[in-house]
Amino acid sequence: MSNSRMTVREIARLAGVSVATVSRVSNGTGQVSEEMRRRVLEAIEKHGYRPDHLGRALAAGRHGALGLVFPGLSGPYFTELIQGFESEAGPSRASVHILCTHLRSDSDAQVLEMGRRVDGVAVIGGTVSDDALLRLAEKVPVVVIAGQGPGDIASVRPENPASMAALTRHLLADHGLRDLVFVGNPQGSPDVSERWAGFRQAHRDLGVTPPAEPVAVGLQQADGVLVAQRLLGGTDPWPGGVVCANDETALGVLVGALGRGLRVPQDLVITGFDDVPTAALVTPALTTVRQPVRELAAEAARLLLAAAGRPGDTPHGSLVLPTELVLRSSCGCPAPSAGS
Amino acid sequence: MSNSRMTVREIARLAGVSVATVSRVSNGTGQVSEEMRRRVLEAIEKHGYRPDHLGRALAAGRHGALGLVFPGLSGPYFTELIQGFESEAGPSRASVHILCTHLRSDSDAQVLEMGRRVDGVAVIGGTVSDDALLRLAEKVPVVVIAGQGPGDIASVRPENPASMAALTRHLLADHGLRDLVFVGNPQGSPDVSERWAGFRQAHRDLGVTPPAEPVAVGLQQADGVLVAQRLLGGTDPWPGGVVCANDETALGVLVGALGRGLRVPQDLVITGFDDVPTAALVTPALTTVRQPVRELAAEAARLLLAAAGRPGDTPHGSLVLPTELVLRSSCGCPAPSAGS
DNA sequence: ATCGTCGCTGTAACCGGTTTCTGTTAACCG
DNA sequence: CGGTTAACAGAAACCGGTTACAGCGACGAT
Repeated sequence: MSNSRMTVREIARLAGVSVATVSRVSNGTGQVSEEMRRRVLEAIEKHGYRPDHLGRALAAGRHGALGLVFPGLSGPYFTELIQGFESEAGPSRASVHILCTHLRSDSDAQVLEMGRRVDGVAVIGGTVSDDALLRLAEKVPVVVIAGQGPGDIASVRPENPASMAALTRHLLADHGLRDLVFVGNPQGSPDVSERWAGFRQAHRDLGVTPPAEPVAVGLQQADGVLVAQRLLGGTDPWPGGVVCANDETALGVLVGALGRGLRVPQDLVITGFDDVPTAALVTPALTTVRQPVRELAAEAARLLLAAAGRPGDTPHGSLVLPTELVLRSSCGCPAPSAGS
Repeated sequence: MSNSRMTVREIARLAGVSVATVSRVSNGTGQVSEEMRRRVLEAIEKHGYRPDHLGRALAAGRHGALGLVFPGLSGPYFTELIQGFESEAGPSRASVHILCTHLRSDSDAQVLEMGRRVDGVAVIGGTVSDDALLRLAEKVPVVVIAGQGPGDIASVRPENPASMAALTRHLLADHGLRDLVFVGNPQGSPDVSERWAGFRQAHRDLGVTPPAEPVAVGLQQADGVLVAQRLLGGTDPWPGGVVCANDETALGVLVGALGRGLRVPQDLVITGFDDVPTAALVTPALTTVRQPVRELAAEAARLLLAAAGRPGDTPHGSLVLPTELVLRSSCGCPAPSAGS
């Protein structure tokens, strides 16, 4: 039945036809008479033949695979990204290779190596050096997700500065808050950098002096908990509000604040960015900015698949997907609320 | 310099040697004179030649890749798994293919398809049907992570029943709690099934009647928040304690309880399983069971890499990695605490 | 009757490597 | 000096597919 040692030539012998005919039948290309097709399909069925992926890839000069490079952090953001990417690659029969550059120094070399095994690579912004990105783009189509590459490398990212500015303006103007802090490391990722810029811009627009420095920490829930300890545990006065670079840290700050007996938003206002599922469910519900994470990754995969058809033709331009301000109660708005 | 159209034959021509010699030099196999080696290395260096992965894989009959199949849920558990797997595969120059079976009906076919593109597959328990697993194992080495496959398919899993029983006994005997509820769906994953069994066993050991049914929900933080709503929002009496199948749901329950103004552990005891980074940082710190997630995945990758050498030789036996009870304050223990 | 065309099939080259096997050369030994 | 052997290089086969090209019979047109 399912002998794995079956090859085109073996099937050709068994069906009494040539390898070319077997290949034509199994691919649906070229002209094959009904009689031949029947004989070949019968042999294929009977012996459970499936064309070998490597042979096919070698002949076609295509790998049938896409790569996804990410920093290796935990959390729902990355799993969401992976799934969005995969949901687009799967239907095109492209397998997905992943690479975590987490803390490793040889990540540039690894990314280049990956470039030789796939038909296109999506890289999360801030993951690899610009130099490596350019070298990679010489070999294979590249798209940067949530960031901007050097040169004319394509990118897909969410709208960050304007929506973060809108959120910040809401806190400053509508709720009359001052002494806001920004939690996130602008050096760590382009997303955070743009959000920090939007945060400061909103201050300047309203004639308020923004803080000189962000609270530069990572993007995971544990980082948020640590920030809560630092901000609320000491003798310093509490900030008027904590604007977090993403929902995960916001949830960390929230759980830290609640664990200390603080009331949110009465004692402290907290906002996030992403709109992860948990954000709508916690008490108080988290005010945040909705970001189309899955679509971001799916769009990147789509660009790569399109570019893989025409080799050497790396996609151009940058795509900015819209975001949406989601006002809930953690900023002081009444419980059920509408958008901006 | 780095002409990507370089092939063995081209390098052979340029260096004035045969393709066999080029292959020998680039692989370090066989005997090559110093003079030849120098000439070949010079040509390789000068023209930036790197052997093509497909050609090499085809000739070697090996893909140089491992597959990882997971359900496609969010959260730190899976990113941790991916990284553990990758950290072991990377040094062996094996790339990592991933597949999310999330909600898709054709996942069995996809898993089989993946089996034809890699040298070994690690499958998270409960992700694909036993039938598909057996068919897959005929083609390629398979290891089940956190679960047990049918037949003699190898598995790597954490010790679940005993440690969950120890945790439950601690709550029942040391803290004198009753009316515990178990949060998690035993049907959904083998891990949860074993933990539910340990939970019930501890009750029977102490002559306490366990609850007939678990609170069957998913494993994500949002599910925990929903449980908190259901358990604490109605008019029913609160349970004496909430034993969660993993930390994520426990953190969800915790944030739900704190958001309602409950005090933990005074008003409600909550425990988790996994010991994610956040567990130690929240207030109150979460009592849980430490599970070596990275090691689980790394061990699976190791087994697959070893088996990939000898084809058709799927690894056997099951490996159970030890877990550790971590008592913190969410169960009522004093703040800093030692192990079981 | 001859030529051209169309439809179908098979042979062989090719994708880019690895490896077997043969052959040459030189060193070593009796 | 003849013979054995070790070291090394290259030609060719092979991995498992795809496809350019050639060949062949049937048919219609001139």
